[in-house]
Amino acid sequence: MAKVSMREVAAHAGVSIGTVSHVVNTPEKVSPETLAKVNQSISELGFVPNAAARQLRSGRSSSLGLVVLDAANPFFASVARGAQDACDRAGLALLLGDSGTDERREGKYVDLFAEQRVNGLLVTPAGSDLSGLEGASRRGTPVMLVDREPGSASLSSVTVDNVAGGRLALDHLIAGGSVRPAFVGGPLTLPQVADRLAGATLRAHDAGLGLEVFDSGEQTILAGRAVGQQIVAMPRSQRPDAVFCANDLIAVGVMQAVIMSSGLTVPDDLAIVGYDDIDYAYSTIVPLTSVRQPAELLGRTAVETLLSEESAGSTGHHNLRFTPELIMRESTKPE
Amino acid sequence: MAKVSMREVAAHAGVSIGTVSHVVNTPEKVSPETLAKVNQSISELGFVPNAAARQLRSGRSSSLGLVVLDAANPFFASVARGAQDACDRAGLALLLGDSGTDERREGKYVDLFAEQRVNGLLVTPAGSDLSGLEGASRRGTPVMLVDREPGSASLSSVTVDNVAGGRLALDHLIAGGSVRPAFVGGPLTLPQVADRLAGATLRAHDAGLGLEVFDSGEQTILAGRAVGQQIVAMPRSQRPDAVFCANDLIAVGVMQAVIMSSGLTVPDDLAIVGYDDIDYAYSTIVPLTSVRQPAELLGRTAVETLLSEESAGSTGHHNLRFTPELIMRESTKPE
DNA sequence: TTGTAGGCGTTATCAT
DNA sequence: ATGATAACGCCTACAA
Repeated sequence: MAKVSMREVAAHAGVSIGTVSHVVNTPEKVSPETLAKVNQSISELGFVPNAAARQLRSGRSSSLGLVVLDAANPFFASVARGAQDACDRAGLALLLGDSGTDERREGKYVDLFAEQRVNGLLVTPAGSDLSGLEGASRRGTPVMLVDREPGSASLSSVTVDNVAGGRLALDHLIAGGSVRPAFVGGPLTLPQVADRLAGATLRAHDAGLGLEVFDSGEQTILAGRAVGQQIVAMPRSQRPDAVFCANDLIAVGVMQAVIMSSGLTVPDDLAIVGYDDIDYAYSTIVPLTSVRQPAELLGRTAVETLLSEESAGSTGHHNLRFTPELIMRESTKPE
Repeated sequence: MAKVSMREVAAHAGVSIGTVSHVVNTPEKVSPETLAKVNQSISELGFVPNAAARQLRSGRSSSLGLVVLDAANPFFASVARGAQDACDRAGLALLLGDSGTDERREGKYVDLFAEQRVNGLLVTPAGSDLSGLEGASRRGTPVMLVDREPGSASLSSVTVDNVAGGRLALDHLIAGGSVRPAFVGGPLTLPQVADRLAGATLRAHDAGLGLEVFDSGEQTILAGRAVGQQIVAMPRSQRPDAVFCANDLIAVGVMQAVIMSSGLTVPDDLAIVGYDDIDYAYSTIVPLTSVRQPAELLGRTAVETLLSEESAGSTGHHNLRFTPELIMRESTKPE
């Protein structure tokens, strides 16, 4: 059933193998009648071109590989969507791998894709060791880091500026009248979290304000709620009047704590800014103000840059950094 | 850079091409010294086996294709994870395609995977026309429907029983003392929604109760909140004492409405059951009772069944149906 | 317009 | 244990 090759088609249609190939690839160079005849045979026999053979012959595969940390994470889901759009436009297929933040699995996908001879590899590395990717790059598979700075590694990258994001959040809180802003997030060792905090701290200091830091430990609703309950319990004179949360889930938790408390309201008693602008942010009880990362754009740009580097011949690496955007909703006061 | 084949390796190591192949595939059948020598050359030259050539020669592809409606949806993310686990165990690679509920894009992936000669295809079809998949199946690519009944089509499938899920939810609400249960969900034309409602209705009638139906139009938090506000506004004598929601987002919306209202509480005034048991069901203000679908199991079983059908020779199709499970939390009264 | 033939990189079958 | 060699299915000059 599955073993229908051009040979069978050719025999069935009474033409040569080369003609069948022409029908498949350059139909305009074939006489209408043979075209019809061959197409008839093709569908009758259920011929499906063998990608392996085609690729072996032509050298390249017309596909890209994308390896993300967690396909279920809305941020990466958007990145993937953007990448897919760009691939669609370029006539390429996007192969998606989910490493689950596991370096071993990531390596498996990188190898797999390299063996498939993909036209390029987009990776958000799980670990800090980029040597494997550098190797793949040197061996001829163009590599692009996604949401990860290359550091000293010689690789291209597309990232979003987390320091700018933190600054943006504090800008807004301060413009809304906050005189006692705070930061909620964790673990503080995570580069993204640390950068967002750094930007926020800088901006607060610029305004002559301090920035109290609450380490939530992890980035979940429950962790945020715990910190929120702690904040709600503080005496009014010491309590922050605004919080910048390292991601939206934490922000949702903080909001829950405020709402469950008796008497306090958002944003009057506590203004809240989240990060990521997940879909769910606009449907929290008080719609959440959030810093949005241009995730789709990130994916799209990663693909486009990769392709342009490829066609331009490997003349050095590109390192692009995007700036996030503040989405204002009702969890903060207008400026 | 990229054009390192076994030939170069063989030349560099001073052996034949066949020996290099042995080193790569059956190292135990090669003398330790040649093995070392060849491996040395391999890493020195950066040789990466060409999957296309290997597959062309051997016929096997060692990969499966999975096409989902929305990779960002937690349900499908879990399905994908389960499938990936099963593939890992079987030494296969999982190629993931996201159709975005677009039949055209789905078709593209199906074709792509068929051309790649994947060992099998797992698909949640976007449309109602299964003829393309039947064709692929007939042409030799084993196909398995995921979360979709084959209807009259001759295909294998793995699904979760939505009627049973609806029954389960009502079982629990009635056992908790509900005498005026209601259903919130929509669009009612969606098979999943309709089946859940059917099961719930059946069970309510069994208990001699009615089941008021609120059509939420769509399955979002905001749609649920709108219905929730409507329910909260009803006079106590007519108001439902419990609602079964077609998915968790709707349930969250209803819960928000109750909590925003003054005076009503969950579960005392209104018990709430959701569906899907998404990750943050346990971090809603009142932890949400929900009907959980065995999504990972679904993915894993789909892969395993596919592989077993394949090795057993194509002796008919399998149609498996799983039963969902109720996860009890605080949004409903204990039984 | 159509047919012929060489070769892409690998595996597998034989010899050696 | 290793080497030589014929496919695998397709593309593409080139020839007819």
